[in-house]
Amino acid sequence: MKMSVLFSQTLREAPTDAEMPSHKLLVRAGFIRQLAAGIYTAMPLAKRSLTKIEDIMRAEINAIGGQEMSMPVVHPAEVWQETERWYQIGSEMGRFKDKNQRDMVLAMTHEEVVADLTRKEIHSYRQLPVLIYHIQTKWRDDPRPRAGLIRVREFTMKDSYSLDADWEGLDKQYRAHYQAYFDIFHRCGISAIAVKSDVGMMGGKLAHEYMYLTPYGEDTLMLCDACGYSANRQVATFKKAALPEEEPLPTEKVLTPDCKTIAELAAFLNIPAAKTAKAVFMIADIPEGESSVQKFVFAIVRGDMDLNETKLVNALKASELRPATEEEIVAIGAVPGYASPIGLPEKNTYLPVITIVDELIAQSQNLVAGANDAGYHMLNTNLERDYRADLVTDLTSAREGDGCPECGAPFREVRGVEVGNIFKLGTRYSDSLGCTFQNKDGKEKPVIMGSYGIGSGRLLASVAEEHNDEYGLIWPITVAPYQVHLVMLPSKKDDLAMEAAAQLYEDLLAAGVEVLFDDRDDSPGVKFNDADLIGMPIRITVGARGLKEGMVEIKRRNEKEKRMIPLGDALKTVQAEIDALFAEIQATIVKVPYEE
RNA sequence: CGGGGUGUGGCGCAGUUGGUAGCGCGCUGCGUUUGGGACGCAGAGGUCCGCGGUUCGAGUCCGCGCACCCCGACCA
Repeated sequence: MKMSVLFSQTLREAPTDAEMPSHKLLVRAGFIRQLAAGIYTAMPLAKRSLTKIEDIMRAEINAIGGQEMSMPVVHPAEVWQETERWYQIGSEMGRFKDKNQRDMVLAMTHEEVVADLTRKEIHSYRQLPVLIYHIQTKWRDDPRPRAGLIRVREFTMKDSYSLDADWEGLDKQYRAHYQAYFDIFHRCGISAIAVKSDVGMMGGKLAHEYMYLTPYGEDTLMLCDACGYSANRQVATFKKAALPEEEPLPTEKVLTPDCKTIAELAAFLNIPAAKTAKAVFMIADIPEGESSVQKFVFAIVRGDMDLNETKLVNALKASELRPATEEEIVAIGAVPGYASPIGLPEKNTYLPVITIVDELIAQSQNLVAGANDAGYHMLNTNLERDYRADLVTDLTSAREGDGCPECGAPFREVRGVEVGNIFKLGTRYSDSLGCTFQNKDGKEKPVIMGSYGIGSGRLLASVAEEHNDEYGLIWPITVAPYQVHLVMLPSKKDDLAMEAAAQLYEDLLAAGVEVLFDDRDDSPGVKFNDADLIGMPIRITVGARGLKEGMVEIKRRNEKEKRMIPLGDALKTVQAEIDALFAEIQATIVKVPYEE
């Protein structure tokens, strides 16, 4: 490609609304342009990289038996109603009506379509196992798109779906993806770690997320350096330090003016925050069939702990969860700032109340809790004796330094970007859409499903995030839009540089090398800066100065050293460099032990 | 959905007490340059986010919207 005709322009300055390095550089280098919040155009350079990333994904999924297909972006609402996700998912789902007023859905993912196909196509165990996949547009109307291509509303995803006759089959396909995903990330030039994750809106039994570690990531991960345990904070469990057991003491109501927070309360009473019980009030929508009921949730955690809303949602099986307002707290008969389940009216006219208590509270005695009386707290409260819980479970968030659930060593907290995920769906979708097959004994059995996704744009942004410096992007050879940036330095005196460069360009193309040829009539500074910004892995410079000696310059983007080589050797030197760069990537592809 | 911020030429920005819009980069033409964002001359390009209001007069003041960004909630 000649730069004189490339549909793209570099910018000296990044737009102010870009913050992450990858976002700024992809915009400055002319890879992406924004159309609206979370909606981007991939310009020709980005498109070439995306195609390479997608080809890598194709190769790896084909290698584990995947069959590529293409499923629609627009779905009738019916299939989403059958799985009830039509009701469970809120504003994030794109819905519209067609001209006949039929409800339609913009695909957020394709489990419904796969399940619909499965129930129509799969009848016998002889047709299983199957692995199908496609690379397709998704729409998720994220409440908060941000960070360039990292978190967008419209995106392209490689999603594969495994169909199996039994759980062993699912496990096999799941493990195949587990390794294939590492191979994909490594081939793209980034490392990622797999962590246990929440199943979220996908449902199912077990899930891993692949995290590219960067401080700009928006997920928080808990890692154990001692035993290798790793999990998203949303689901990370940990060893909770129980306080020494005490004999229950009688409750006592005490005056605690201006103690609306745990910190104020602990300071006023001169006790550690761990000796208090913190009540958090939420309003939950809990689906029941095609409708849902709202409940007022009293969540109780120890004063020194943080409520983990993902754990709470999962414990409640809620579709929506939001903080209760002060008015709502008053409406159920509680006193904001001094509320607790103790002394709460049996009945209220607002909403049914559900009390859910962290397991550590059940092991703690004589905690200070609100008295449901403005300005008063209750000393020595004890679960069971003083109030009852509808549910006792793990409700708190792990933090840096908390004990690993496997070995007790302290957690390290890191940030990451989720670049892929794999789910053991089981029969979540088969059951609701009726995907069954006949086994050898002629018995009807549900198809066992798995689903596996990687966003290609997010992966591109992560590669850009990993590989850049103060001058611009530094693409790994495997995803670079072009392998070589051929810089021609023009001269007014003669056309020698242009002629030599044009000939080399033709020779490189003929040899199958991917070349971006800067044939523009610009000054060297402009050209070198653009080359650094766009970031092709190999740069060749053809200028009058070197040509006098019959030489051209070759330089790797990720190294400082430049080499002068004879013009006649340029082609084979470039080919050797390309091979070396591929070999470097190849060396990073390693077997990763499976950890459940 | 809460909190904060920003909307002026393609990009980055300035615009005073309210007086009819400028700068740098980029773009076009001509000329001089050519190994790390060169220089001269001449140009093009703006419904100042939108609507309403105050005023003789609004980029500027007031009101209501909209868009985008950041933090949180949420989410892949």
